[in-house]
Amino acid sequence: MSMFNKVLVSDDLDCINQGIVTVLSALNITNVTQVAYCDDAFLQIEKAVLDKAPFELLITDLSFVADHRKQIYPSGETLISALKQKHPQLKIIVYSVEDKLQKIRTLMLDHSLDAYVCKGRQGLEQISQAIREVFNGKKYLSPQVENALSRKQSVEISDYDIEILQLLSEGLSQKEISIHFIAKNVTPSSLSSIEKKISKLTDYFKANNVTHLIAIVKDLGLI
Amino acid sequence: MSMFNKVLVSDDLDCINQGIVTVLSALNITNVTQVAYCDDAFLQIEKAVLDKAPFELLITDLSFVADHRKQIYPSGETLISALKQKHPQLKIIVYSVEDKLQKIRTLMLDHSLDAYVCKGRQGLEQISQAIREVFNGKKYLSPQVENALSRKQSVEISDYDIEILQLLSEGLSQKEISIHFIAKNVTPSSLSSIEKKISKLTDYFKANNVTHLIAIVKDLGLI
DNA sequence: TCATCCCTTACGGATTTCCGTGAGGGATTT
DNA sequence: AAATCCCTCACGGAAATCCGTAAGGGATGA
Repeated sequence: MSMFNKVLVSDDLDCINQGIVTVLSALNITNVTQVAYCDDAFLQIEKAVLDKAPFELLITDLSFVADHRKQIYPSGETLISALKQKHPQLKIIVYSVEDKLQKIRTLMLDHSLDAYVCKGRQGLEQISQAIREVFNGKKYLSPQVENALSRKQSVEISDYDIEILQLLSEGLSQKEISIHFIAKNVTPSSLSSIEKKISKLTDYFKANNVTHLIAIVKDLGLI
Repeated sequence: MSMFNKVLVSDDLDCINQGIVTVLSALNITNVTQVAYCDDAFLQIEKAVLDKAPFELLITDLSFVADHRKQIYPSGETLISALKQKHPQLKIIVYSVEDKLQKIRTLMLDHSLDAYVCKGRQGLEQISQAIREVFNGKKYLSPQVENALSRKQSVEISDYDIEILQLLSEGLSQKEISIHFIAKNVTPSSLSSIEKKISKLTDYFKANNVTHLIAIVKDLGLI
């Protein structure tokens, strides 16, 4: 039975790296490297290419706790973004606790990931399956999020809406948001229009007020 | 060299359980049981006592994601509380991402835990050390939180604060929160006091407004 | 061309939030 | 007993927001 040979595992919790290594072992993959920083992951991948022994698969977390080491890639997402551009042939499996469909959907589509596995009670079995599927050129999603791709996008929420929500969550007043859009030459930008749009959004999400609205969309992983 | 013989590992992420098992292996501890629910942990410990082969050490997480299975002990804390009463001789090591000093301090003191290890980049080495220390009758704290017991915490967010934040995130107005507290006979409950408290909180978290505040504390996982 | 629809914007009043001031009361100190 | 501190609360004006109304303009179609 053929399988990946060279795999890189990247998670800031060494414990989790170790757990994944066990799974790889069970799949007879022994050429495994562990890293705890995205920057290290990038360097390892680059170096392996130069050495003419590139990694075939990267299994990575999304969120990495910052510490004293200054990082170019502070998160799995920034790392993936760089890698998929520079090394499109590298297969990538994301292994994360994040289970917001919207977030996963954007991730999968934006970076054309090969698999997304949720950390959970059956995480290891799913990782194992994901590795086998990806090796066979397929994509894989954990069962609990597998409809992240199928379910049709709530087209009603535009990038413009997201930006307003984002700015609200950053503490800007509606007046400031208006000024911000005027400065960026984005329309609609009047205070009145901003008010209307926010009112539409609170309506749409059945929120009582803006504070509630932000709490809701944060829970949905929209921002 | 003498060491623990029988150990129970309890974390809802199977991956993490697996990582810990590797460490135990390296310490020549092979009689290891894994569980993914606190209720299972409790049952295993009870059963082992009845079988006259009790566990000597429990390594457990604090937070367990709820699923379809109804639980008596929904969190590590509730489990620990029950166990330390019923089986005070059982050694307990908590292994969690939680790194708030105040929280850890309360945990250690309230339940007289034997060790607290933070999940992190050096988590496994620390777990290994914690096991050895605890076996020798000592207590252990991860370096990054070792002053949880000594240094007193400056300002802390009370349950009252959390409830206000929670209610705000649910869309209640300040007036409604006041009414809510009056109904529950919780003081302070006046609109004026609610205003002041919220103002303090936005100050403390350096938020521009309440919307910003909720976005921040949601990011911090406070609510 | 004209009627209609939809989007952007302005405006104004009602409501809510923000923020400073000061009264009252309990606990502690002098 | 008096002074002080701290907490709770009321009040009031300023600021922000909510919400309804309406004007202007571009696109569409009869």
